Amino acid sequence: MKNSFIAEFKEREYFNQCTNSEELDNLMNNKKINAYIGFDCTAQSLHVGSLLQIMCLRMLQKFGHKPIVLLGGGTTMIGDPSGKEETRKILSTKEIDKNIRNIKKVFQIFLNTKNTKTKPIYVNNYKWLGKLNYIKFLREIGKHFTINKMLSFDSVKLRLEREQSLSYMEFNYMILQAYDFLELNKKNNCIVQIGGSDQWGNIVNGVELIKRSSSKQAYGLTTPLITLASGTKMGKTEKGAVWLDKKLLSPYDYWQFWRNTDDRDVVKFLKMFTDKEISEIESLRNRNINELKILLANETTSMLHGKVAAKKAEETAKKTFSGGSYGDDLPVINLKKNDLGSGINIIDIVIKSKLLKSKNEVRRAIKNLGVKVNNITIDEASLSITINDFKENILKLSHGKKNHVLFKIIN
RNA sequence: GGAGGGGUACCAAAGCGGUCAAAUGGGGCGGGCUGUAAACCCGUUGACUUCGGUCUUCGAAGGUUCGAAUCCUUCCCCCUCCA
Repeated sequence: MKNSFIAEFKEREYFNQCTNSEELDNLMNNKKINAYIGFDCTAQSLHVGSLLQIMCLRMLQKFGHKPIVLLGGGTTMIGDPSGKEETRKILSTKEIDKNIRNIKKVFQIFLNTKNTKTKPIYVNNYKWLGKLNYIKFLREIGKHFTINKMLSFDSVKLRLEREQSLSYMEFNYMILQAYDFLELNKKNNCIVQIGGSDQWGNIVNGVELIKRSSSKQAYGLTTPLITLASGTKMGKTEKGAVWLDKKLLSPYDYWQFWRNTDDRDVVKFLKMFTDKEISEIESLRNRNINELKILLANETTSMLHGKVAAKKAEETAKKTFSGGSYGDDLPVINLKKNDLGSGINIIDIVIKSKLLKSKNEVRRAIKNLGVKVNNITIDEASLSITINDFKENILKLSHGKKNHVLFKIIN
């Protein structure tokens, strides 16, 4: 049985709201369409918070539709007030351009570029937003928006209710996003905009603008905000964002992120973030939960960093967690034999490893039996590390069960 | 513009002249149990230290005092009520 896009969208728990789900479903079953998702370019790369949207783009391709990736070079200069408590800092054009170049790489990994029919189109809305004529814009676009309605949108309403300031600049964001949709509708025949649930208002505005100004039907589709079983937001860990960029987060750490998924979220994540068919996932459901987590980690890591990297991460994890040894995917710090001298204090070497930030933290960690050298717990802060502690020029230093660094002697 | 209330560590919140590096809760980190999960239990949570102490921190700047998060002055910011 051949599934429909919308059906699978729902099955994989991507679905939150749609302006007209049945009509869109029919439409997408009968012809191939173009759909877009806009991405903010405030940060130097994307993190797992955007992964669900990326998966949506992949699914479009899977069903033969064409994804349009909108990189918000123009809108990033304004800042979306949706879900934000305060005005964001304004980035320079130069920073934004740099971010865009880096973010684009993420899509080049995740999206299929070989099939010409579904090959993604990249657009930067600065191209049209940057040269808008104010008077013309107000007359042609502004007339379709009433302040009454704009004030009723959550992004605006919440700010006003809390008496937090909302600048005129940010207030205009929703109009610009609506205009983006109109522009893409005209130039690229784009009829669907997908986004996170917080984008609903912005998306609906676009659909309405298209209807009013060109009497055409367009659709909006949103994905839910992913909440974890633990109640926290997806992708936020204490160590920082889970980046989709190996320069910002190593493949091993990315693998670990997925490996450490809460039991209750595993099946959901398999559906959301892997290419495994739903039926297959259902049949795996009762398998050992840790096997499923490894599967999840392997699938997600392969998708981003490649099969080899995923395999390596798995091997490293296996060795470090059950083998009592180490894998070569752990972070390595090179040491010259001379640096070691007659020995380095354990505290200093932990600081060097960056596992902990201050000497007091190290002392405490040692007191709490949280520091290990070559898997042996250290209970004495005055300990000195010498060349004899290195086995085949390698020393494994650990803080807790999950944080390991290798020191390597080089000449 | 008038009248009050408040700004304390990552967050929330106590303290209101010395015993305060600052109660308590949450979060974080570590340990235990386990499965690299959850729940639970324990420890820890400013920096440096020769472990005796030393230094920096309670919105900002000054002042009073032997001694200030605590009292005074000025300034900045937030909240509530009235106009």
